[in-house]
This record gives sequence, C-alpha cells and structure tokens, in this order.
Amino acid sequence: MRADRLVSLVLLLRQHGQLSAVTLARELEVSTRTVLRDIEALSAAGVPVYAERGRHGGFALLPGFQTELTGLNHDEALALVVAGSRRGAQVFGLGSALASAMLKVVDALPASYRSTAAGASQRLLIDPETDLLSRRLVTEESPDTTTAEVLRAVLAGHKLRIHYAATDQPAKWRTVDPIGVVTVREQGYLLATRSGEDRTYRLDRVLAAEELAEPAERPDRVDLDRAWQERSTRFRTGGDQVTVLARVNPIRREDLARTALAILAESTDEDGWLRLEVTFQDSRHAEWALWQLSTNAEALAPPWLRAALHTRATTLATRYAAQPVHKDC
DNA sequence: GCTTGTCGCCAAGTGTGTGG
DNA sequence: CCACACACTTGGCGACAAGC
Repeated sequence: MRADRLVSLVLLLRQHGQLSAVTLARELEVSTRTVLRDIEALSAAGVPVYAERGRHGGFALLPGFQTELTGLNHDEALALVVAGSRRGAQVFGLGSALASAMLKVVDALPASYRSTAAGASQRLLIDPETDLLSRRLVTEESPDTTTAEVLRAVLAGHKLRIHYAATDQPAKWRTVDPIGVVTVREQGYLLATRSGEDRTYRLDRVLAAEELAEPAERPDRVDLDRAWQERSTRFRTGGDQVTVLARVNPIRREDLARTALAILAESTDEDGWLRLEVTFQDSRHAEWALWQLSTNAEALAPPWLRAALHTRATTLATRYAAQPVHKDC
C-alpha cells in the first residue's frame, strides 16, 4: 500500500510541479503527517524532492528528474497520448515512436508484470494491418513531412500556411489558426479557424504545409472532443442534403439506416414493407444507397432519383440481354 | 500574522511470524 | 487453527522555524 502511495506521490508532483502537504494528503487520502513521512522516505531513497516553506509553499521535484525517470523523448510522449488508437499513431507518422515507447513502458514494469505483458502480446492482437481478406487496413507509416509540419504548428500554437485541395477544386494556399488534430478511423482532420470562421481540413488533402512564426489565435482552453462533435453535427445538417421517400424490405432496414444521415419518418405498408423518409448527404449519396439495396428497396420520391435508378437498371438489363463482347474471357 | 514545513511523541490499527 | 508478540503504518497533537 505504501509503495503504491509513494509512486502516486511522485507522479502527482511530476504532474503538478509543486503541491503542499495538505493537497497531497487530500489527493492520497491520508493525513499530512503521513505525507511528510512519505516525503522523507522518498528523499532517503534518493528521489530529489525538496520543500518550499511559507505561504504558497509545498513540495516539488528537482527539474530534470522527470525525464531521467521515464527516458521518454518528445515523440514517444506524443505517441502515448495517441496510444488509444494505433491508427492515430500511424496518421501522425508516430508508429515507430509508439513501439519504442511501449517497449520502455513494458521494461519499466516489475518482472512479474513484464512476463504477463509479453504473454498478452502473444495472445491478443488489436487492429492488425490487414483484414481476413488481406485488405490493408492500416496506412503505411509515411515519412509525411506535411503532416509532421501541421502537427508541429498545432503543438507550438503557431499559424499555419497550407496548400489545400478541396473537393472538385484546384488547390489553394491559405493561412489558418490551428486548434487541433482529430483522427477518425484512418482519417486525420485539422480543426482550425480562418479569419475567425471555423474550418475543418482533411489531412490527406493538405498538399503542403508551412509553420509560421506568428502565434495562432486560439482559445486558452479548448474541448477538442466537443469541438469535433459540433463540427460533425454542422456537417451532417448542412450542405446539399436531399430527402428521399422510399419503400424498403424490413430485412434491409438497418443497411439503409447505416448509410443515411437520418431517418425522419417511418411507417409500415400493408404488405409489411417499411415506408421511410430519409436524408442523405447529396444526390449521389442517395442514388448509391438505394442502388445498394437492389430489389429490396424502391425510391418513391423525388422523381429525379427514380429516373436515375431507372437509367442504371435499364443500362444493366440491356448489357446482360446482349451477347458478351469478349467471349473468351 | 498567516501559511506551511519540521520534528518528536504517543496511541491505535494492521500485517506477519512463531509456538502450542 | 488460534493466540500472542512484534514490527510497521498511520493519524493526531503540539511546539517550533521559515517565508510571504
């Protein structure tokens, strides 16, 4: 119990810099007297902890002790931050840093835990590089200097100049104020503001980046998770969305629900099929989603969607009615 | 004067080893 | 298995020193 508390004490001091005995006692759920004895024990064990007396005093570790204790470098520390997702480390080009950081973490474990960790790595595999059909799931760890430059600016809190290619538009240079970087599945996004307006950029569409010396305009405290939720909500409710009325076989309802942005209304017809009012990102998205359901769905409205699906179906029917062009294949 | 660390003392609780 | 002794841990208290 005490050994655990001594470790916790060191970690608290590393995390907060300086803490009073009263605060440490509250955090560790012991008396101040016990904290003082623990400090004494740490000091006797060679931990460079020192006391500042008087008002606003407290205990702190000598500068430098932090890095000596862990041996982690900048990239490794960063890799542990994104370690919740190996994909995150891949997107940031930190896969090798994550691997070496994990080695150090495992190495720091007591011998009994170390064998457990080694055993676990032989029994558990999370997010392999390919799926069962050998399709590659994890992006190559690229020496992506552009992503690295973006990351540098984000961490340094500097403005950033990016050469960005938006969908169906020629690439343009623009200067942005970075807020943070978000990874979703294999995709990285730069959250930023441009002339005070919120902007979200896909990292794979950033063709070049240049960190500027000027500090970025960024709120002191940002809840990145919340910012991402707000932007994704805005994305889902904005743009060229279309609403479709469709009849769907109940067995394919979930397939449609997965691809649609939202289901606005739902009822059941006499024959058991579902009548759904569904919104999609745009017309192409709607056409693709209905086409995927094949004979298990029928678009009732709008007319242009029925026409598009009719064109696809007749083209396909004509093709298969005719003799093959290349008989030898 | 107030806040905070330092030190010593005592008592109670807890864990561990040993003998019957 | 149980009782006992011992060591260790913890909390509380008080007096004092140091810094703001």
